[in-house]
Amino acid sequence: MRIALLATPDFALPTLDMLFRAGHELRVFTQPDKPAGRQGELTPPAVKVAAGKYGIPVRQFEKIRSPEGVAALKEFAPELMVTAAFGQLLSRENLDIPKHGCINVHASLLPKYRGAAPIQWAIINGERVTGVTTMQTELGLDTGDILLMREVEIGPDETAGELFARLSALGAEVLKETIERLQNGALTRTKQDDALATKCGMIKKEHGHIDFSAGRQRVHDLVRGMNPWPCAYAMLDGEPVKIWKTKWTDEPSAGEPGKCVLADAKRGLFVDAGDGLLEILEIQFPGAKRMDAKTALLGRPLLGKTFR
RNA sequence: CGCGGGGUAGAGCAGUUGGUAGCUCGUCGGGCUCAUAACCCGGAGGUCGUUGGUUCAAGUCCUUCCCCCGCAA
Repeated sequence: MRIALLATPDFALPTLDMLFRAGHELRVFTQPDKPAGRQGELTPPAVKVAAGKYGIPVRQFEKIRSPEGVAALKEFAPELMVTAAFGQLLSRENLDIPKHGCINVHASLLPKYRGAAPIQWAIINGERVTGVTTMQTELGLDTGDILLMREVEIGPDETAGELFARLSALGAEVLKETIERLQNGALTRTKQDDALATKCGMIKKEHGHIDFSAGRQRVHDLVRGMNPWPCAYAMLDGEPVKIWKTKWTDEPSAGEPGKCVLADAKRGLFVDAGDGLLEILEIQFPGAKRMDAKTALLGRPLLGKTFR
C-alpha cells in the first residue's frame, strides 16, 4: 500500500521499521530540523535520519496544514496516512487526501490519556495498566474511533523511558495488525466514550519538582515518570538536585518530609517522604554527573539536610 | 563564539589572602570479635585535564586547547 508516515521522534522508529519491512510504498513527512544540544546545532528528527538509511523520501514541514504541506501530500497521493507522535495537528483537508484516511498510533488506552505525554502521565499518576491504541484520526485531539487496542502492565519500578521503549515497539505491532485488517476488510470501529475521557498535557520541567510530603508512592511515581526526561528534582541548599531513581522502604517517617534521615556511604540515602522513608538510589548534583547515591555520599555530607 | 558550573590518588569530594596536597570509601598488610555495612593499627597510590606565561615559589593568578554537567533552545 502507498502510505504517508507523519512522525517525528524515536517513538515512531519501530513503526517506520515495520512499515518498511512490510514492503509498503512509503514517504515520510516530519518536522523541520531544529536546534538541539549545547551548541544549538541544527538536528534532524530521529525519523528523518532513520528514513534516510532506508532510502525513504522525506519531506519536512513546519505545518503540514499549510498549502505547501497539503500539496506535497496530494502529490504523493497516499492510500493511507499514519501518524505516530507527529507533533502537529491535521486539518480536514489533510485527512481527506487518502481514501482510507489517517490512522494514529497512540500510547494509551483511549479514551484515557488523550494528548501529549500519555506514557509519562500514566506513570506519574500511578497507573498499573496502560497500552497502545490505534484509532481513526479525526479533527479532535485523539477523539477518533478506536480500531485496535492492546494492554500492558506497568512495572512497579518501571520508568517512563522503559515503558516508552516497550510501547513504541508494541505500537508498531498493533499498527501492523490494524493495516492487515484494513486490507482484509476485517477492521471494526468503536466510538470512544467521551464521558470516560481524560486529557494530559505536555510535561514541563516544573512538573518534576518533588513534594516529599506527598508520600512514598507518589514521589516514587513522579521520579519514574520523569525519567529520563526532564527528571524529577528537589531543592537542596537553594540548588536543584536531580533525583533519578528511588526505592520504596518500610522504614517509618520521622515527621520531617524531605529530611535526609539516613545518609551513609555504605547504607545509602534515605529521605523522609511523609508516610515513610524513601531510599534515593541515583542522584545528580549541579555540575556533576548522575551517580548512585552511595557514591555521591562519599564526598557530600547530607545527613540532616532537607530537600524542599 | 547563547549563559553558567566543573575537570585534584581507583571512586566521591576539600584545598583558605600562591609556599612542593588532605578527607571519606575502596584497596593491600596486620589485629580484635560468636558475628558484623562494626572497630583498631599500619601501608601503597596523585607529573593537581592540556598549552604557554607571571613569580624565589602555582592545584591556587593570566593564557591556549580538550572533555564533562546544567540552563536556554
